[in-house]
Amino acid sequence: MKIGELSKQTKVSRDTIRFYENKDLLTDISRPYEWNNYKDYGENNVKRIQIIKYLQRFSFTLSECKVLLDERDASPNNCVDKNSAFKKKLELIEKQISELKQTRDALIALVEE
Amino acid sequence: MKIGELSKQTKVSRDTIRFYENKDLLTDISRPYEWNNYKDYGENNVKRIQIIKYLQRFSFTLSECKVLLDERDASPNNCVDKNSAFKKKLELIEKQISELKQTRDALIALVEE
DNA sequence: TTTGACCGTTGACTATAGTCCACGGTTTAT
DNA sequence: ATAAACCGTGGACTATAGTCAACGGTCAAA
Repeated sequence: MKIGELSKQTKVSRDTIRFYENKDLLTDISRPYEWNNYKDYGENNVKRIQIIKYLQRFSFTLSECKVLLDERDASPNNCVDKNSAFKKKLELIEKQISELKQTRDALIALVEE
Repeated sequence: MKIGELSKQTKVSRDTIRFYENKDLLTDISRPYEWNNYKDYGENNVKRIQIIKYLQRFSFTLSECKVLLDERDASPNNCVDKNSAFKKKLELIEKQISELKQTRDALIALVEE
């Protein structure tokens, strides 16, 4: 499908799709037409972008998404490493929460003065 | 004092001091020498930079620091607005904490599967 | 046929808080 | 006198996740 169709199906802008493409987050992109240089994006990119959006909801960065997508491409039966990635991310978020809590408590002490 | 001295007293790099200077966070900067173009940074900048570091500890941005410093410059007897700025920042941090907690809980649900 | 909708590429810009480099001038110590 | 240490300016670069605009080519419908 062409980029406009992919954009419509995923509700992600063309610019963003091209941005992902430059970051090597997408696959199966070809230029099947000889008379123009339009690209064709394979169907699987719909799912890839959905996965990206899903992972972003858990504050995964795009480069982390790339790692996960690459692993998914490499092994057909996955799930194991994915779980450990989630656990790592969970730890990071716990850490961020506790740091914010410290800042919050310090601020509360200030405001209450 | 010259920038090197200010850097030594505040433990902030010259580059950072110049960066602050460009953002109009510092005051009383002159070029008192006719034979060179060295600048002189007034003593008060030591305190200004200490205030910046203090506010940054509570995740105030530099532009927020500027607002607070400007208010401090404008009114000799301050403290009131400062407290409301702290309260606003506190609210923001509370919000960030609750957002992170939501993400955390969603992640926990995933990992426990 | 011509207009509007689409496509591709390139590059600049957003915000944040700096860091680092090059270039050239000055001051201080040896 | 000369080297090291200092000073100022300008610009580029870091990371993140896009967004926007310009320029030019192409496709579809009226």
